[in-house]
Amino acid sequence: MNRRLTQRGQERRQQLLDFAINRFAENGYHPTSVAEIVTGLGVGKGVFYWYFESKEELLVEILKEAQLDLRRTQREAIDGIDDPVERIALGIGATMQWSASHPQLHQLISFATTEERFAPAVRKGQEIAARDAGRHVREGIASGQIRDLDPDLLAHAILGMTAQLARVFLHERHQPADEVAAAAVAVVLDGMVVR
Amino acid sequence: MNRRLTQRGQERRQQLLDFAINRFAENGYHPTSVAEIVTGLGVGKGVFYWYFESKEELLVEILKEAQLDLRRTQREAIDGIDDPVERIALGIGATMQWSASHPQLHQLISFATTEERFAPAVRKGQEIAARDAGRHVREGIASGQIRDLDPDLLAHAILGMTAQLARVFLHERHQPADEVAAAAVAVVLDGMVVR
DNA sequence: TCATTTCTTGACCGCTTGGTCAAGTATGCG
DNA sequence: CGCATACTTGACCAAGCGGTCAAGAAATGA
Repeated sequence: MNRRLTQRGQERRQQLLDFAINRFAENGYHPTSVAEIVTGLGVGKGVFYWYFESKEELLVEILKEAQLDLRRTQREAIDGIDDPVERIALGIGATMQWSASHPQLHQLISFATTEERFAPAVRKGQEIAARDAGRHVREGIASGQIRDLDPDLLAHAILGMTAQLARVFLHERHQPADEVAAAAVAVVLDGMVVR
Repeated sequence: MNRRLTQRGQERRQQLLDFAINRFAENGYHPTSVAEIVTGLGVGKGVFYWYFESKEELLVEILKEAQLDLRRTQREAIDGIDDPVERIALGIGATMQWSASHPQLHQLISFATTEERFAPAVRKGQEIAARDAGRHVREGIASGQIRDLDPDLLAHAILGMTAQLARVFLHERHQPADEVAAAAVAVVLDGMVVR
């Protein structure tokens, strides 16, 4: 759906996105109906289909924008840093911060991963994130700072750990993002075992 | 739903469970209708509601049995092992093996985590798993084998990493479970950084 | 054999769903 | 002003949903 939107139109579209994000995260994507969204906003049903082709497209749009935003946050966090190990640490920190301030988006991305219909839309973003992390890992291996393990696996290990810690410690237990991030970094860099 | 089931009844119930597991995992829980399940099995609709109170109860039942089975697998793997670090390693291995042989269940558990309605049914099992892992960590800390970090956080870090690696490397890329498990153990124990 | 219990059928119900559309209103712009 | 374009309305639709139930078939057990 590519319409030429006026200022007003863009605001309306954003209203729909925001409201849908909240309802989807709270109530689930499938159980939330288009009718619920439009009546919640106090508008007619046609408004929804003026801005989005379908309910499915709406979610895909949400996912795309969310992943773009997350990536931008990560990029800004590591901008200008040369040391690959530090880049990894800062990336984890940025992800935690982003996840703390966008719990609904974090949850929607998790949901999308579990549904075949939406997995592709998310997989691409995850692969990009994994490739980014993998690049830092490879650099670290090349410079002798990081052990010679499969960079791809390390990257996904970081991603998985970060996502789980965000869900449990940030969203469920509401702990400070920087502390959780610091602990995650400590684990991922040095492991659990005393040497 | 607690019925006294004959042999035949138990088989029918299992048929429903198995078919639903496959459809739910493939097509999603919400998009899969009760009608689809019963016609797929070539039986009348009443059969479904003879064995399950509702579609929702069916999924909860699937989740409960899956988590029970996973836990049993983990318990068997570490049975008789004293060293806490080795118990953690074996637990990761057992989880990978289980996840490799039950990809649909792994996916359904992931889905349930993202839907408020089903999260409680899963949360309990996850907390048990985290507490189990946390106990080994605590023991390891007490015996001086494991660094003095938050055991709860370490436990969730292990869980998150394992789940993500299982999804990407076992279910998407079909790599051998024991190799992925070995790599995961290496990361979690010794970290990425050269020392 | 016959009564009891377990299991199966499938038409049926009220309701909601995602989506359409003809009609009308507001806005931007020359 | 006047016309084109952007936006909004809400009744309407076919299809599908989860769930019910009266009726009957099959197995069980005495």
